[in-house]
Amino acid sequence: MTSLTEENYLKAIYNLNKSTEKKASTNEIAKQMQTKASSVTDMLKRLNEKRLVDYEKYKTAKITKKGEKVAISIIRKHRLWEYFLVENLNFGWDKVHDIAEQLEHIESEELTNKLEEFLGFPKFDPHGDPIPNKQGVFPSRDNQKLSEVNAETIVIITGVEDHSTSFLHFLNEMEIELGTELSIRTKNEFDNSIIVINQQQQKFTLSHKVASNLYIKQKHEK
Amino acid sequence: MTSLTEENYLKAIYNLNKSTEKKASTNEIAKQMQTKASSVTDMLKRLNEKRLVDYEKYKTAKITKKGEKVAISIIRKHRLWEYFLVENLNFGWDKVHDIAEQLEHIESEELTNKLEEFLGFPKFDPHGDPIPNKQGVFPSRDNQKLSEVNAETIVIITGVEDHSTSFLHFLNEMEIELGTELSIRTKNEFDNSIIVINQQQQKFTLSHKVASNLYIKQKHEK
DNA sequence: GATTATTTTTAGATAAGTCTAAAATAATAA
DNA sequence: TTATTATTTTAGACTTATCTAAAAATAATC
Repeated sequence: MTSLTEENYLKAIYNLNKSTEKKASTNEIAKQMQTKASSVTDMLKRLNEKRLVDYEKYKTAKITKKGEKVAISIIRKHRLWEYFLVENLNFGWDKVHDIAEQLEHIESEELTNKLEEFLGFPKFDPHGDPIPNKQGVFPSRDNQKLSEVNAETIVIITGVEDHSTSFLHFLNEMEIELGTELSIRTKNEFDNSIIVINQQQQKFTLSHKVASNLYIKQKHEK
Repeated sequence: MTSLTEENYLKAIYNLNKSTEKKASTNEIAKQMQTKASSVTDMLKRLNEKRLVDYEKYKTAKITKKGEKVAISIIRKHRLWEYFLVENLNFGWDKVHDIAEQLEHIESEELTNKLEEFLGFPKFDPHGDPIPNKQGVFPSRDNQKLSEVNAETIVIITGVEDHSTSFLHFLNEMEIELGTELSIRTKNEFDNSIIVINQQQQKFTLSHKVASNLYIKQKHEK
């Protein structure tokens, strides 16, 4: 059995292990979990005992296969519930995180699978994040970012890298959401911002920071 | 803030306070909560401090207005989620209790209200139990039991008193569910059982115990 | 390579919730 | 009304998860 707290630690460690720039050090986990380093040490010992992570004193933590299974199950539930909240209950995509954070810990495989079926087996959540299937396999997504794309192309927004409410609010303000089509006009050498035109023919610029937090796919002309 | 455990105690105490035959004594609460009397004493002290129950040493506990608000909110969430599980996710009415027991603790008034709206403001859950509205008011239900009804009448099942899986399984087996129409044929003096006929013209008996655990309303001839 | 600085761990405390065993109180029966 | 039984409470211990402050280990810098 994994407690709610253990599950949250596993999720944080899983994400840090996946991340290229950040390592699952005690301090880094403490930052993610909004807790103190000493608490993390205690928990890493417990998780190591349970063989959910590989951990040795003074070294970084690595999630085990067993731990990964738990983490992916939590992520699966989180993203399915987010989909439900946005698609069925009409929540904004910037409002669902905290609620899904609670719902992800409901334990019942049958519930998860029936929910998935009810939702029509969605592949991506409202932020464009891939939803792992029952076997824990993530669907692949075009991993190209808006900042990497050339001018003179038309792209469709498929996801966000940053999930902060401030970023999502900004996108709401700019009327950018999943599926939004943008035509790339120019890339400015000056500050790496790009000038785009939306389908309402409004022209505006997006900073490099914004563009590097948006996943896109190229629109195929038909 | 009320913890998950406190919420479960409040629910148990609320139900015992409502019950005519059982009182919210330490032992009775312990039985409901599947715990030891000494644990209950500890919790009653805490709940009393928080003014969620009125409690004095060696006396029975009484829920306060404040505590009742919490209990009713939990019941509201429980019943709305049960409705969702049965109506949208196709769970059997005998399978939803444990899952709803978890979902009832998700905290977000907005979620509860949006869920209620999504479900179409249902008045009764899959077991016929009334769902309190946002203000905590329960819709009224016909409180007549099948055991109290006269022969020669046609009744419609509106709810169950006993919620045990064994009883619900029995009803499934007999093809009795909410809305089922039964024609009362005879009441047997011998063992207080009754003979009924369903809409498929099958005749069978129901024991007094079964009949006294089924809520009904009289069918109005049109 | 010695000395700071940073990170991590330990030691000891606290809080919520639980338990067992013993003591206190209340209820029942003789 | 006293004795017996049942209920309830207390005392002390345990677990999970957390914290602060101090000690130890690692990493960085001169």
